Amino acid sequence: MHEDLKRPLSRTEWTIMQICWRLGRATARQVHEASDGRRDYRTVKTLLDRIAAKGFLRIEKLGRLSLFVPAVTRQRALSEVITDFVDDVLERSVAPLYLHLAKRDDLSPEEVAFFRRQLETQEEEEDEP
Amino acid sequence: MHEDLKRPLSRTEWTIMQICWRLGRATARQVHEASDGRRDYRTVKTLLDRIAAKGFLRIEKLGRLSLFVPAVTRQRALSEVITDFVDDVLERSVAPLYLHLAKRDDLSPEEVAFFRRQLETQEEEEDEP
DNA sequence: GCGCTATTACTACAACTGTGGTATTGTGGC
DNA sequence: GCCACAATACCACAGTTGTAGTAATAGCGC
Repeated sequence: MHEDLKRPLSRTEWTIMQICWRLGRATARQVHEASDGRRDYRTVKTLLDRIAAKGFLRIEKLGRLSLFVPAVTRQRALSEVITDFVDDVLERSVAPLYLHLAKRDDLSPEEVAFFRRQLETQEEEEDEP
Repeated sequence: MHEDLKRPLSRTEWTIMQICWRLGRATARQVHEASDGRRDYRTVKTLLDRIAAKGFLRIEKLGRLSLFVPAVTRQRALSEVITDFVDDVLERSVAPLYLHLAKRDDLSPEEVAFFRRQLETQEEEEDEP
């Protein structure tokens, strides 16, 4: 019975999962230490167990110890969550995304210019019947 | 005392809020009718009340009737939720986003080409020390 | 071989979510 | 004037989420 793999991760679970992807294979203690330290160790442990129950982590028993190992690649999980986000929240429209990206100050001038250009083009199209 | 305006909307609340932005000013009945009809009228009503409690809708009393009116522009709300998403889930990296966009079949050839190009460029940069 | 400490297991619990039941009430039609 | 209906208000309830308390266990250090 290989777990859910349908229920998505919550925001908090995502931030923990990000750490797991970085560490690759780690104990709860290690994940806790790699986190921002605002959560109690047991909270992190519970989150790890829930993430595992949702099928994103696999638990490897090493005698006494439990090692948490990603069961899904970050790329695959991201791909899914991005698709959902764009579909549900953005209603498949990329304009708000371009608007956000055009305003970011850590992108190259070409990127910013590109998004600005796209936004202008799309505005024009809206004026037509 | 002007409501919360800090707690974010849940996914379901978002889909209802999208309808409100489209309608502009509507009764619960109208919102329900504009929805996909999979939810009971009272469920929609409850969601509207909760969205209002979170400060995204304002309730205008018209005698007996309640009109739900957006208290926040879609653009502003989207901007915030996109920023949060990119920060928390994508960890400020745009690459996964570009990867998603490069695969969409409803974008112009220029857009797809642009995202592909960006992804290649970024891969090269990663090889450097 | 025993107790201290680290790890794990089981439990709690309040807030939030999704869904809809129940009750009350104002109103337009007859 | 009364009633059926529509709208609103109030309540319920199970599942999820975020956060930990408490209990069991199991090595290690001596």
